[in-house]
Amino acid sequence: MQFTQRTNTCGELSLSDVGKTVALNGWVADKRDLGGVIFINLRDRYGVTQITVNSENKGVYDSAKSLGLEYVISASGKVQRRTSSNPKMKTGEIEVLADKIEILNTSEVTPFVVEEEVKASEELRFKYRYLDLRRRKIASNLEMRSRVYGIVHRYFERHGFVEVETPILMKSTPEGARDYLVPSRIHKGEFYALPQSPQTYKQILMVAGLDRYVQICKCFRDEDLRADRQPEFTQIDLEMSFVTEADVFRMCEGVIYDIWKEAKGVGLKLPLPVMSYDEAMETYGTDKPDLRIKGWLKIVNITGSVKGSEFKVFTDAINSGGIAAGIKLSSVDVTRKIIDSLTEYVKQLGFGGLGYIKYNADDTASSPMLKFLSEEIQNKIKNDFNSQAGDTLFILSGEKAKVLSSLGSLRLKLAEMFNLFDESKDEFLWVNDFPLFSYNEEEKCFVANHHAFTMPKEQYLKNLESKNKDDILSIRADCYDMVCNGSEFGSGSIRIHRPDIQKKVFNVIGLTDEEAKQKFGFLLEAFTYGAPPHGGFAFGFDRIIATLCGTRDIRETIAFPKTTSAVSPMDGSPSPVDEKQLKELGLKIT
RNA sequence: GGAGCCGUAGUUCAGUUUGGUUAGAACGCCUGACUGUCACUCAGGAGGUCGCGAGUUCGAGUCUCGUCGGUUCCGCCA
Repeated sequence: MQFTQRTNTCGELSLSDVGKTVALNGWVADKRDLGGVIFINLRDRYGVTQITVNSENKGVYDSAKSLGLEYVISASGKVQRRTSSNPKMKTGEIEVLADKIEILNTSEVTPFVVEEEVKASEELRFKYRYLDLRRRKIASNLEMRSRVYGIVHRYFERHGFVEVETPILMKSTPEGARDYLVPSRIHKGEFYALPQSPQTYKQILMVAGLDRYVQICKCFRDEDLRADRQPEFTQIDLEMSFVTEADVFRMCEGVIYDIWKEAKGVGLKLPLPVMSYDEAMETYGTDKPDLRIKGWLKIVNITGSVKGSEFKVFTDAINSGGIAAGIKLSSVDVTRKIIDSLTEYVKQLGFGGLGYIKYNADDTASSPMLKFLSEEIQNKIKNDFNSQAGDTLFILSGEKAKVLSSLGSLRLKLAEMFNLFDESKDEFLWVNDFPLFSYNEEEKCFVANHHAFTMPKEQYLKNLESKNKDDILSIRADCYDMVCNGSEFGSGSIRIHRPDIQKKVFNVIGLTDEEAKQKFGFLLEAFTYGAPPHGGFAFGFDRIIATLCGTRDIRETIAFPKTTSAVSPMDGSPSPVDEKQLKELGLKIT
């Protein structure tokens, strides 16, 4: 098809182009018909330029008149200075006076108007994603994503990494997340799984001596979704041989540094701070603390100070092995209404109520629980928090883990209520020394927290053989997360490369030799042929991009996202298949 | 699997509290007028399975139950 091809994009013409004859190709974003003159905003990926059509040119005028929104046109003419410029537009000082308009394609009336401040719901935007993507905002998210691919590739190439593609069709392992399964036609009744991560492959690449592996890869997990969780997502997956945790930290923060520097123009301070899991839990009530929150708002354990008080709620909790702890909110006038809503909130978390102490300007304190607390205890509490007039303490008591995590939630809630986030910068940190195991109360067994190949810290190796539950739970691992703004950016670990340790770990999680062999036999066998010490990491790529784009919703950074029920609104997957296809696969729907 | 919120014109919403005439608004769409707009303006018009299904009622967008979809959170996500 012949048409006048563009000489320029819709985002680049300026006063210096005045007088030139140009051609633009793009979509009709807006049309303002004033009778004798028609203004068209022509849009492409690069911007918007105003096309002006004068009634003196009858042919051009008539085609301009017939244009609808989202028609694809080619407009040619002379660039001229506008009589009144539009400071809101990058190209607002010029316009193209059209002497030719070719309609390259028409458009049906769109289900929603393509405009930057889009009004349509997410569902509709995802169904007609190709219209949504015409918006600069979403397109620039994809451009950001593309730019970061490049930064990542360049960084790891510079550091001698080998990018290896690992299989998408792999062996299903029942550990971890639920697998997406793919039936085998040739081997009826057998299935591949889509990778939850290339974990086993990258470890085997270390056995192979590849030494430094990286891959930007798709991963698949058949679990329930969230705003920051899609059934398929992208990781920056890496693994290194002959390394310690510190080596992995340096390599991983290096790529984050480059990304922030090149994509955002922000220089991060390295090395990133490191916080142990225990400190994170005890101070922030979460393993992914958001350090952007201004003010103190840290958790303080006051169990020691209130021990022996007459307040039954505290003593009951402490006597049954629990704790009392709280957080301090400063410089906020905490009203009755606020306390009521916070109380309602902690009740949803399973607490009977929320304790609070308000410190007044006249150096008195108000709280319904003061009458149960001696002056000495009151002073101790005040001291624990270093409380001043204007501060309010919120206190919970009960089982330790529950109190801490609930105070962690409360901390976020308060920060949100009172706008305490410092949005001016991103706050990174490493969280390390995670517990190797946790205890599954339902199944009455230990489970590996990260995965079964995570190396216990050296000083805990002897605990692996203990029969005591607390000894097992106390084991800390060379396992770490990178956290940014309260969101887990990625996680990794140093892996077990010695069969004797591996065997003990399998023992703890109740995996017999036989079962281990069946599930991970190929990996364990590989390890018998000289596995080097190795460790690695995997970044959640979508979350990195979301943070760079200033959103928490990773759907905004994915070209064709799925809904929370794992449906793709645009192509309508998943969908039924032909009986014939099922038959070939030897499958029957029940 | 559990809980909350939402579902009304092509779109975004109001109307649901307290059931009652012909279900409204804005944007978009169609027709017409208009030579400097950029949220153009002005005049006129079309457009509805109130998500779906039962039930209560003389009468349901409105109340009840169920169901489907979207979304947020918990569980889940080594």
